[in-house]
Amino acid sequence: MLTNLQIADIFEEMADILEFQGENPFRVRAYRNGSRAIRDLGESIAAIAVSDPARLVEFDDIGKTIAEKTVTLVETGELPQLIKLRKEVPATVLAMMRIQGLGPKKAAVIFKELGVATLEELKTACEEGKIQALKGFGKKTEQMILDGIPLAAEAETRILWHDADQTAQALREHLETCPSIEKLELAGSYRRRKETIGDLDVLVVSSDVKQVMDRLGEFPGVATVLARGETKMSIRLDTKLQIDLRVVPARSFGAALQYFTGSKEHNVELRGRAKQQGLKINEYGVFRVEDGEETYLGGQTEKEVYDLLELPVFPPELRENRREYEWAAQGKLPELVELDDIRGDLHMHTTETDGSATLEEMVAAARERGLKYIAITDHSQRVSMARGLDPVRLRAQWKQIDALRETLPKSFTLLKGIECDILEKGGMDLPDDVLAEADWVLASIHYGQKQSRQQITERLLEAIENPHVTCIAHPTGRLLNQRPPYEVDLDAVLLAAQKHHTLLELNANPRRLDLNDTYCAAAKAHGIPIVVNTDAHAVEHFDFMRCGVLQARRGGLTKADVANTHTWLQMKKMMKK
DNA sequence: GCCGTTTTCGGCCCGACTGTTTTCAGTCG
Repeated sequence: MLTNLQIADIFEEMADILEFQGENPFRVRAYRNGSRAIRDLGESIAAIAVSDPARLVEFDDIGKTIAEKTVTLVETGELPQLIKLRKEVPATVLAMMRIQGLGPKKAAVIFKELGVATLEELKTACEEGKIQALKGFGKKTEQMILDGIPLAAEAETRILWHDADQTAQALREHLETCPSIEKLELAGSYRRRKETIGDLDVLVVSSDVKQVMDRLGEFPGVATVLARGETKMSIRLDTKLQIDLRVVPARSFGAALQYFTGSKEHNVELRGRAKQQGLKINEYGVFRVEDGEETYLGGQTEKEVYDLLELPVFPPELRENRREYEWAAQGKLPELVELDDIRGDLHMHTTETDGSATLEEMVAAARERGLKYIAITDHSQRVSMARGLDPVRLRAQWKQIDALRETLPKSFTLLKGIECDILEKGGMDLPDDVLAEADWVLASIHYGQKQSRQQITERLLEAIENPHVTCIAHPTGRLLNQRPPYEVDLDAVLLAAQKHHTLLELNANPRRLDLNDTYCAAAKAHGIPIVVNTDAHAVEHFDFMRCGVLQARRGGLTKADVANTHTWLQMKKMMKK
């Protein structure tokens, strides 16, 4: 069965090829929108295509054509039209469009006029001066292409939000020394707290544009200045991260902040609504349009912009044009969970396995950070590389915990836990009688991640049904930029977790953030509480909680939806008996 | 290709910057 991701990628590829071929841009966009709708769906589109294909067109951005193609894809595993398109435009040609400044039109000219079909051939063509000879091209374009090839050749890796955050903080401090800056804000996917970031968008109100741009040019690690105009400047850092600066008038700051925070899809929807009301929104403000005359209505703050559209100020994390407009219309915009709401952390390691801090150090660090309860969850024996615990060592650790508990105030709860592996052949890595003694049992898959969808799903279902397993840790196993999620029937996992009152983890490690935002939303829809855990292997890792909470917010989770915002006593009532 | 309290046809967000141009197309966000 094809996953949503696989199907979404196929429609994305269709869009890429059609765009390259100069198709109607709205048709291209329709494919992209359809792809996105499928990618963001919290349930299996393939399953729907099999059981109830008529339901497909009920989803936004999926019409008759994409629904039919989805059914064909699920039934036959292929799409005749795509096979034909792939012959016309090989994937290596599409790779050329990853070069900054080279879009479908120019790429098509290069392919048609010179027969250049790979990045390697493109490099040669540039070096031989063949590109600048093409009509509409010149010396500078050729150089830009040549410069852009190495970056495009790298597999597309976006920077982790957590890493971008370091740069963002440094950039803010660097620019804030500029005396002419009155306001400064970081927008874009960084502000929306996406798990990975393509570039940083900086927005500034300043009386001296030149001073701000000069200052940006002095930011440590600047590799190249990509563009510099009257109000806009782009640079690229040695780390490959691109930074876009916009300088706007004060009365436009809110409009610009709204505009550059995006997402693009959220803004397209907003602009469409404005238009229906005879308004126009751009980065300079909200305007009334009458007889070709534009009157400025507002835009100093984001609130002014949304107020004029009679919409709430959406938290940036929700601005993805998923459900937020629908929620706003119903007056049911969720009050998103906040870092301060978190009371406990139920996934962490010590020096007993692969952690770098002792039990005592972890407890002290947790208390310093104001946590009210934690569970020590070292690895089980199967994880030999981390010196996982067998029953004897585990019980010895629990004895230590008993002793340590004597020294702790009543207001702090130290729980006996374990991160128990789900074995390759199925079943848990520790016997039931051992698990029964624990306060908290995480079950997780570390081995056999390449097994079939059916095998992995069965392993997870068995763990969920196990009466001693309280929570499934990092449920999809992905590592951002490194390893895709394992093949798993998440619909089945959600249904089983709902039925057996097994909780699901949102692992806050910035490389994991697993569950992702859409699955968090799906879990919420099933009434399954999410536990946000840091999986700390060192005391500093407790700070990952912030990343986990931001991801939970993107999933639309409220305080009530996150289990470890409750007291440990309250939480126990959410767990299986 | 998708969609509908203007519409089942005719729209589909909007502007900055660059390079190659003699007035604008392409690209990007």
